[in-house]
Amino acid sequence: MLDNLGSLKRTHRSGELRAEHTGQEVTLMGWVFRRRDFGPLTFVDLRDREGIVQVVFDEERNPTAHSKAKRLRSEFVIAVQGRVVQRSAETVNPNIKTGDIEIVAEQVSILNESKTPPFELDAAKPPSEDLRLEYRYIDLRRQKMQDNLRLRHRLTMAARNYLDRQGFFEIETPILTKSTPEGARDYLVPSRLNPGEFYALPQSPQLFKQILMISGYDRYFQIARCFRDEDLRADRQPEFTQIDLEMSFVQPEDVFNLIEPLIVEMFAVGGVEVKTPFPRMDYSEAMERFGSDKPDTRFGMEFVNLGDIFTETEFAPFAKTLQEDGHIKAITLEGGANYSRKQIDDLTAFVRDVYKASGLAWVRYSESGEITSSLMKNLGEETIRRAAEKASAKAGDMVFIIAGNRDVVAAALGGLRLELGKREGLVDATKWNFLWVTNFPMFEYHPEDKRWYAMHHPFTSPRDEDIEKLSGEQANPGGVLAKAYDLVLNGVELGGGSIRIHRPDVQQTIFRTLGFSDEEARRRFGFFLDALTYGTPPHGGIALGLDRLTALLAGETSIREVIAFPKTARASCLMTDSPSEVSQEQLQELKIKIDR
RNA sequence: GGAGUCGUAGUUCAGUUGGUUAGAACGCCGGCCUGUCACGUCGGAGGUCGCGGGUUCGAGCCCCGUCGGCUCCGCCA
Repeated sequence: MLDNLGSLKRTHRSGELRAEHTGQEVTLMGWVFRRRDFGPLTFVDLRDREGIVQVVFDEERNPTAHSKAKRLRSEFVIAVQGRVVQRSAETVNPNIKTGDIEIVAEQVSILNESKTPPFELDAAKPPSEDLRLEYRYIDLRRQKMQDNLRLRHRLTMAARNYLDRQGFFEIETPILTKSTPEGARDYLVPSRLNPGEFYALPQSPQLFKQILMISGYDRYFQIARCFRDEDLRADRQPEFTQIDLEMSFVQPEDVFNLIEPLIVEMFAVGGVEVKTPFPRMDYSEAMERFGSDKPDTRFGMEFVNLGDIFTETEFAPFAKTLQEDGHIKAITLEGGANYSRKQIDDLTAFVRDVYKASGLAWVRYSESGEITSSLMKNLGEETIRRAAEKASAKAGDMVFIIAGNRDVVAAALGGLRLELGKREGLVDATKWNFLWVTNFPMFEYHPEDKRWYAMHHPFTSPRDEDIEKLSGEQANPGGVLAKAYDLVLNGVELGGGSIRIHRPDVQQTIFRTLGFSDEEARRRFGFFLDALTYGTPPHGGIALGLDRLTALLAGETSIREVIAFPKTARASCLMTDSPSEVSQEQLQELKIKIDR
């Protein structure tokens, strides 16, 4: 029934054939995409990676091949030998690249059959995602997925070529490595040879790349798989890929100057022209104006601080907020005065349920110049009018106000801003707004543990002028800024990095600030502290999220669309059915008992 | 850990206030067709309404639970 490949050699890919190939004898191999049967005449669209071409089976010209073609069904794998012929003018198909020509089949070999696929590859609407993930091998045959993975390959190659030209060495670092509690949860791997001990999969190659700098490699990069055992999102997978790099003897400016042309080259691959230099913004300013450390600057609606308007207020919630060092901030929706009570209620529920805001106040500045507000009774018209004025509200606008502690106001008003931007179509989808967010705080305080945590990671260098704030009587970790930076695109964190600590004494101070005893620091990071003492150059680097970058250029909203074999929101693989239970023998060998 | 949302032929979906035999398109199978290209045309097969329980004379529809996909909050140094 089936034919052997034998000595058949493919001469071309289907999608590459053009008018210039007319008259050539070709051998093509691929999948049956569609079949159109007219009795004595049968057309087959043959598909391979490069596209489709029409193959003609004609009973008169070649009865053997024609009768064999009757057996063909969707996704059969075939080899076709035939001649490339020009199509007549009436039969040219302008919708496909190979539409000027067709293949007159002389021989066809059926290399393999296929069951009827669980979904159609050319359906207008792709099937549900769980079905796609279960049959990923078929899903990956779809044009869109092939385009996405091709784009990803070309982006990766662009990065490799660029970094090679800039003198970077691509060096691999271990996947089985040491757990470093701090940061994300580690994926653990039990060691059979050392029962009861575990490797961890790397959250990033952080310490290895720093050690490569200590070892004098000067410029390192890696297309690095990273693992974090945290909950998933549309833009977060348990394993993901970073373009990870590190360089010696640099300041943040040098990193920016390296990355901006890299981005230009990668986005050129994606057909997007990017202008440099990228704007910069301090973290504090980003939080002040947008309530986010990754602001989407494609539209306005920036925060306005109304705290000073309400300093004298007797309205208890506001007075209390200000007394407790909280924030009262507003955003103005142009043309929003027509928002109905129902719409406002929905938004109120949104900020309350999602971001735990205590409420959403509003001031409506109607087209006729009349001002109404949910706060009118509490604050009086005079104060409301001043608030509206400060928020730059004009006739026809609506002002939304949120009061509360700083984090909640930032998150809720920032979330509301993005939601309104989306609902009102304020986002210009043709814009590619890059932004360097700089001068992050070094630490953030976690009241529940009563200790400081590194905002970036514990190896990030504080600014030189802030080092003295770390110790002594006047110690003020909260006021220390870091030489850390994020690259943001359209409100998406594309990457982040920092200048690292290269002095052992500074590193020790940071560990102390984080509440590690010297002994504990040694236990966790002793190898690294030792390495630092053997001539460590000043160094720094950055890592870019390849999945996110590719998704943005592919026009996808989920990174699953640019990953060949992604996991579901519950971190399982529907194709392989992992994770799964293992045998008792395997567990015994590892000396592991399951306690459930 | 929490919230929302979806789950009906192979696929994408419709299914009224709870009421007779659960529909459509595409796909699939068979016939016809010599220029189609999302071929056309005639005919046919195909359903555990995710799963379990409950309410009811009667459940795809209502209630409870559960499983799974997706989205978000927390989490993600």
